[in-house]
Amino acid sequence: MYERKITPNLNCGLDLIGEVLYGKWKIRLLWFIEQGHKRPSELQRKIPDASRRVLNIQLKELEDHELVMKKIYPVVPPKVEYSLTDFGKSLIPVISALGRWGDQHEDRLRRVILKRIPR
Amino acid sequence: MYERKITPNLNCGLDLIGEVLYGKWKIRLLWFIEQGHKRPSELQRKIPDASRRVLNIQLKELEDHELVMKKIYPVVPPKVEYSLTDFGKSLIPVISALGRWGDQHEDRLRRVILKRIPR
DNA sequence: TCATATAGGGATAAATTTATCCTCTATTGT
DNA sequence: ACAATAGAGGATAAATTTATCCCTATATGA
Repeated sequence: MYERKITPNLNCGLDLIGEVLYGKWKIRLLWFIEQGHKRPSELQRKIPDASRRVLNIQLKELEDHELVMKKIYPVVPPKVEYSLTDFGKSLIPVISALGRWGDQHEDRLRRVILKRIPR
Repeated sequence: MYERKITPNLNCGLDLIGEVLYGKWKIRLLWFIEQGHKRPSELQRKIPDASRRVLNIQLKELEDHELVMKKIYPVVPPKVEYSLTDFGKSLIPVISALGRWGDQHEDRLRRVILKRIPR
């Protein structure tokens, strides 16, 4: 695992939530788990642009941060299910607020974002 | 300026808001500008851990994304003031929600974050 | 016997973001 | 003449995050 060389700022609430939500796929993972997509293979199908490897890594971080729980069933082929902890559930309204703002301003956002990205 | 090689996902509202809020100091910049700290030197004093260079870059992105406006006064020494656009103002409640969740769970967040960071 | 499904993880490369260092402008005050 | 001030930005290094590639294990069904 990569080991930080620069210690993060943890001064205010914004710093703190940033630490646990940063990561390209984390918010989506929380979202889909909340929707009931529990197994790694399901999540991968929901987020096909991410490699399995990265999803595993980010799921592990979410688990370390106590936002999700991982249940391993001792069967073959292996079966694993993720679910939100109460802590993770408490974050859902915040994620909804983010998504709602994004949806409300979809057209404008798409325009200003693409403006900066040639082709 | 760095030019992306991988095109971003812009499928849903969460992708879209992620594009404009990602950036180590962006949320804080929006926050402090909303608080009335308009000039680059003020913002730098508020965020001493960031270099002036990076703040300029991130301010430019916020401007391109139409979240802030930049007013340049033609005086010497130069004077510049940033302010939120209406679009940027509409984002403030969302940022508040993020900060509030972070504040509410401050102790737990600090604990789980530090757990993963040796030293 | 061989492909498939499920989940995991090491090693390494590539992409992306931040940090550092240095220079430039033009006026005011000493 | 020179330092101080306020803002901008090029060049490059370092840090961090993602992506790729490859390999492990075991039962089931063709």
